Amino acid sequence: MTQAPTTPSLDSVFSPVRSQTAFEETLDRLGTAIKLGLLLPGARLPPERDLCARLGIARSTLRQALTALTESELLYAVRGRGGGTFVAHSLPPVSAPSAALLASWRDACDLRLGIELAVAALAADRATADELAMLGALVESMDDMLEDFTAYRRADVRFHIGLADACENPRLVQAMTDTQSEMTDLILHISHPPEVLAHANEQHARLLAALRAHDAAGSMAIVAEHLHGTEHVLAGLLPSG
Amino acid sequence: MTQAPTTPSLDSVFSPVRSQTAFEETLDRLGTAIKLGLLLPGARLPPERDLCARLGIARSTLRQALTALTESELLYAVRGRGGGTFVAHSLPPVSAPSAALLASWRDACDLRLGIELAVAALAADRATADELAMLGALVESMDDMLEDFTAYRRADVRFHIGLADACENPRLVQAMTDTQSEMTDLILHISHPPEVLAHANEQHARLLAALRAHDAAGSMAIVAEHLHGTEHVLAGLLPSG
DNA sequence: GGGAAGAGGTCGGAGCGCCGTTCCTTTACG
DNA sequence: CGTAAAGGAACGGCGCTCCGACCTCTTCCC
Repeated sequence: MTQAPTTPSLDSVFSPVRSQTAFEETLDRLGTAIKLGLLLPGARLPPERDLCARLGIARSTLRQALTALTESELLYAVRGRGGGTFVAHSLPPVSAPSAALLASWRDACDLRLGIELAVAALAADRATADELAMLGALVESMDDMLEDFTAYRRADVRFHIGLADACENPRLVQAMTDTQSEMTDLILHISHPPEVLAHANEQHARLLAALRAHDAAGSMAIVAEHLHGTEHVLAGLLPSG
Repeated sequence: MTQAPTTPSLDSVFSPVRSQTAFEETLDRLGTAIKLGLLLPGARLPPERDLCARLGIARSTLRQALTALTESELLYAVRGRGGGTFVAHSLPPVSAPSAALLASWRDACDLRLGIELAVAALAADRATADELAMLGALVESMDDMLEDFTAYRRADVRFHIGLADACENPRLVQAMTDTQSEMTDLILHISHPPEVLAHANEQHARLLAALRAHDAAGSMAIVAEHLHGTEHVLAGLLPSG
C-alpha cells in the first residue's frame, strides 16, 4: 500500500490533539487582550454573571481566570454596587518571550503573512470610506508616538485589527488578533528606534492610499514589504535564526 | 471611558470559548483525513497503542473515536496478529453541507485566500526542484481524472497540501488541511463539468511554472484567480449568498 | 502442534475539570 | 434602612479522560 505521488505529511493528521481547557483559554484570551491594548488600562469588564454567559462557561471557571489575572496584577476588582473588574492602570512588564516562541517565530510569521495578505486584498474591496478615514486618523496619531514605543505598538495593533474589521469577517478578525498576540511578546522585547517606526508608519499610510484606490495587488505588495521589514528586524536582533 | 479611535470589535475577545473534547477532536481529525483522501481507502492506521501515544490521548478515548468511525463505515477493524484498523474501500456518500457551513462559507473562503496566498508566496522561495517535479507529475495525472470528480478532488487536495508542505512549515500544512476540509463538503456537492476541471488544472500548471521561476507575485496572482474561480462557481450554485 | 507475538476488544476505578446552585459580603442608591 | 448590584466562596454532581490490567482473536515460527 504505497502512498500516491507527492505523499503529503500524515504527521499533521497524527500530531497530538491538545485541547486547552476552558480555564486556560479564558486566561489566554483576556490576558492577551490586555497585553495587546484591546482592553485599555482602566477599562471595566462586563459583570462576571454577564461575562460568563457570553463566554459560554460557568462563573466559577471564569473566576479562576479572573483570579489568576488579578494575582498577576493585570486586573483588579472593586466590590460592591457599581464595582466591577478593571484593567490595571500600570501593567507589569511584559514577560520575556518563551523558548518555544523563539524557536518557532518564523513559522508564526508565515501565518501572519497569509492573514495580512488576505486582509489587504479583501479590505481593498470592502473597506468603507468611514473605516478608511478612521484608520487614517489612527495613522496620523501614530506619527506623534514615535518616541513612545508602548503607545505606538498599541496603536499599531489597533490598526492591523482595524483592517481585519473592515473585511466584515469575524474569523479574519480573530485570526489577526491571534497572530498579533503571538508576535507581540517578541516585538515588545526588541528595540525600535523612532526612524524605524516612522518608516513603518509611512507604509501604513501608503497602504491606506492603495486601499482607497481599491488596488488589491498594490495593497498586498505594500503589506508584504511591511512584514518583511519587521521580519528582518527580528531576524537581526533575536538569538540565532 | 470611551473607546479610542477605530474601536476594534471586542466581540472577538468575549466570544464563546468552546473547547472541543479530545474525543471530538480525534473524531474530526481522522474523519476529515479520510474524507479528504489523506488516508486512502484500504490504508492501515497505526496500531491503537501507537496511535494513542502519537495523539497524546488515552487508548480508551481513541477507541471511542475509532468505534464511531467504524459505525459510520469509514473504518473497519481486523482482529488478530497482522490485523489492524483500515480505511473502508467504499466510503459512504458525503454528508450534505450543514446549515452552519452554508451560512458561513464565504468567511471560510476568505481564510482560505490568506493561507493559499502565503503558501504561494513562500513556496516560490522555498520549494525544491524535487518537490515541484512531484507536484508537476500530480498535475499531469489530474488531466486524466477530469471525468472522475472524486479522484480529481482527492488529487486536488493533495496538490494544495503538497504546496504547503513545500513551505517547510507544519503550521501552514495544518492550516491548509483545515481550510481544505472545511470546503470539501461544499465542493463535493456541486457539479464540476470536465471543462471546469480542465481549466482549474491549467491554473495549477501555470502556478507551478511561476513557482519554478521563483515569481512570488505571479504565483499569488494565479492563486487568487484560481480561488476566485471556485468561489464564483460556489456562489452560482449554492442557495442564496 | 504449540507457543509467542501482535493486534483489537473489554472492564473498572480514580482524578479532575466544569457546571449549577446557593449563600455571603461589600457598597451605592433611593 | 432596605434593595440592588456587584464580587467572593463553598458544595454536590456529572462527564470526560486517564490508567492499567485483562481477554480474545489470528498469524507466524519453531
